Amino acid sequence: MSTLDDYSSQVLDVVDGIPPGQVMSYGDVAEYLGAGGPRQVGRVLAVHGGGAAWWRVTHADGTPAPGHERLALEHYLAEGTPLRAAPHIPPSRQVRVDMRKARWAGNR
DNA sequence: GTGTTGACAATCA
DNA sequence: CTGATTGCCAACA
Repeated sequence: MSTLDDYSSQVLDVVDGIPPGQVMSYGDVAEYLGAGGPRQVGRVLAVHGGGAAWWRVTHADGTPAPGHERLALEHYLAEGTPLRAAPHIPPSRQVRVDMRKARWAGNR
């Protein structure tokens, strides 16, 4: 059993608090917690993200995490996340979330 | 204790 | 829009 660190617990808690159709950037989560940095948030999701909605956490540009772009796209389409990506999947690239609408500021 | 790496971000060319 | 550079913070060798 993995003992969650306090910081990891907080990050996972915030990620779990993001409603469907909305997303937060790594830096936003870090700034929301007021601790660590975007890289630490990414590391936490890389280790403990297996039980959290990691696809709701993206880069500041709206680009999803590496290695899961396709899976993230599936979740975005399923949750109705405002996307600004190519209508075709084949390359499965250039997948970006419309942060202008999908950006979540915690309590809104 | 030092140096490198990383699921990042902002700025410049 | 893409690519390169710098800054930030923590983990890792």
